[in-house]
Amino acid sequence: MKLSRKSEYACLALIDLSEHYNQGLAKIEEISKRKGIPKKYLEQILLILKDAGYLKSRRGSEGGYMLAKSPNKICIAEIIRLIDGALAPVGSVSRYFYEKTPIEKSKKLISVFRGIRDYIAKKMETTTFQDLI
Amino acid sequence: MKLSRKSEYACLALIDLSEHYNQGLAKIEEISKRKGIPKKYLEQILLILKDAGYLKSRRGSEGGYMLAKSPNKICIAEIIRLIDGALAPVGSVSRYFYEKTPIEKSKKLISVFRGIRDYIAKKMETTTFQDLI
DNA sequence: CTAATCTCTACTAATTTAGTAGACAAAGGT
DNA sequence: ACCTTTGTCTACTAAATTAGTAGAGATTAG
Repeated sequence: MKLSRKSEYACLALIDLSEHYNQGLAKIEEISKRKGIPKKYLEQILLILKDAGYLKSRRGSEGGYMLAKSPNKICIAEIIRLIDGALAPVGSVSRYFYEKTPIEKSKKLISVFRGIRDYIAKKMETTTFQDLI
Repeated sequence: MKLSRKSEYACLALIDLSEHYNQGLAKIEEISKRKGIPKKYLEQILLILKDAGYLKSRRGSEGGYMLAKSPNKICIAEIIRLIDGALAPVGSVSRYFYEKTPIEKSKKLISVFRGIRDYIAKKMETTTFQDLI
């Protein structure tokens, strides 16, 4: 898996909101400035996170975003899968985004990459945003 | 790191040549058929591997390719780095292809991804094509 | 000389990435 | 009721990458 800019931004935004958990709403503008994320791009990203159930929002002045659940209930893996797709280095060893690819010709190669996938998945599934504050 | 088709093909081609190590030259056509790789695309890939010193070739009829060194002297990591670039999931934790990216704002995130990079690198640096026959 | 094979360069269609732009909707304060 | 602030939604785009294809040229064996 290769992180896109978008998923890096998503993680930073969630870290920011985790750092301000239980402190009311944070404006897009504020998150944008604190983490150095282009505002209009961040808007789209927050919307995706909201639609997926990670955030709650309110419009209007005094509006903004906040986490919809506790930081320790959100792991990195979910977010990367949401934004970028597979964690696996190749579709052939992906659990949630499997697709047939040429390396299936080699069982040994598959097993090497499956080992890598398993490590990545375990690490990212056990790291929550609570751990990143 | 996300494997491209190109690097998958490169690995399969090297596996094929490893399987025929010390058996003379293999034609592009043969490798192409045995591993199911588009011939004209494979040509380009073999050329890259040759220029990087992994293969030797001879032209003309009875020409072909062979490994320039023993399969146990070539690891997966080198090949992926050659074709796809960084093994790391993000430029900020890449040793050979470092580049500054947004997640550097978070030391904790960096450390998670550095752990992943280290695992990937170790696994791929210690797996040789001898192991894949 | 010719056929087979590797070599080299150029081209391309489709997809992805990293945004920007702007109109619209809702909430709050006056 | 109105205005300002903020989130929502859709569309657009420039640049890069991917996964090839195409074709002419160089070498070697026979």
